[in-house]
Amino acid sequence: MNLAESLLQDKGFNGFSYAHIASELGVKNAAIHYHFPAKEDLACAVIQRYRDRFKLWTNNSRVKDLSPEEKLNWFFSIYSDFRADNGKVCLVGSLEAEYNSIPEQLQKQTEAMHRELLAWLQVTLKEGRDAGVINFNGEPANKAALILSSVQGALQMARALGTKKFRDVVEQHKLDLVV
Amino acid sequence: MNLAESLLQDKGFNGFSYAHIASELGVKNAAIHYHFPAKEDLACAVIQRYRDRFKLWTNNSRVKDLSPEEKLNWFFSIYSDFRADNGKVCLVGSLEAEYNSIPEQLQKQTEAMHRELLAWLQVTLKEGRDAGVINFNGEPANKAALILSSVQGALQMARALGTKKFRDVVEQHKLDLVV
DNA sequence: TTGACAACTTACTAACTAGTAAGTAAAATT
DNA sequence: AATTTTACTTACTAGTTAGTAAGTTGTCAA
Repeated sequence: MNLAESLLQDKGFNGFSYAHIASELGVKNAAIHYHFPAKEDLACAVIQRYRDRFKLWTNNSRVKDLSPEEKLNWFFSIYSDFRADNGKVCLVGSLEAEYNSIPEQLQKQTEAMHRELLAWLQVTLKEGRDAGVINFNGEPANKAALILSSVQGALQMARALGTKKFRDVVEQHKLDLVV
Repeated sequence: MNLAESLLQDKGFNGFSYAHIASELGVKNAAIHYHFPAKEDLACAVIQRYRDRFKLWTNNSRVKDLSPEEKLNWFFSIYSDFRADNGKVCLVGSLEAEYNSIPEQLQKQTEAMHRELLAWLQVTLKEGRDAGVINFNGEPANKAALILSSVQGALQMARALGTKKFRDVVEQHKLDLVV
């Protein structure tokens, strides 16, 4: 599952095969099919695990008790870490880019994950604006969609244009949110 | 090339094959290999055509003579049209999502295209701010990267979460740019 | 009328894909 | 001690992939 997650972020669902994972682990293809009958099952398990992980993180006091600004910094740091880890891209972006050629259950997992990320970001933005430490116009939901879509796109952009572009985008977001 | 462009935006480079195009056109695979020896050649030709088209558009008086706000609206409308056309995604996003599993020349074309889109947007933003009709903090280059990465991500987001999310993001951008 | 060339088709290859069926060896359960 | 279960391997299939080599047909120019 670790390898599958890495490969999803690196090459996308259509870009990796059981053979990649098997050879890396030193086992045979069939060994993976034993645990995950179909490729869809493997990918869905990876997404489910990520969803559980995100829920755990955001409910843990180490994130929950942070200030809104610190929460946002934590959120951006997830994506910075992806970028630093061999230019990985976020799972949501990778899967949505090839959304029309992935299995149905995987589409549903992708949608659910995206909604959860968005919901957390929306609440955090609202919390920050209510507390007067973050500034933006309009609905928190829309600003959350803007920011999430942007970091998702910026990770992809950084592959062609370099890490600096990603950092520039994050800094611009922080500048835009200044009170 | 039209079909290849559509398929790239729909399923990505690894998600379509010569067989798809051949059967749709009612010809054999080999007929396509005659014009484009390798899949890379076909994809590069599609990107080159798009780059030429974008250059032509932006140099044409129908776009060149617009006000900065109208130029931005025109820019957003390109992406709205993609969304309306069966939920297509922008070429840059599609190719960068699977950047690590596409041929080298195609990576270079992708990078060049992305730089050109970014350069135009940057100049337009600067033009608008200098004229006092658009407002933002920081460098035009960084705001351009933010906006482009965001519409790129928003088209992908809309696949899982619906067209409304895309429109919300565009409206939020306009709100953020208000003087 | 001949010859060259463009745009194919036919027929193929080698590699890779997801997925399966049957067998095996060790560990856990009864 | 006997049986079952877990986690595999071996060996395979059917389909798809990009790509090629050789032959065919229609058009156009000399």
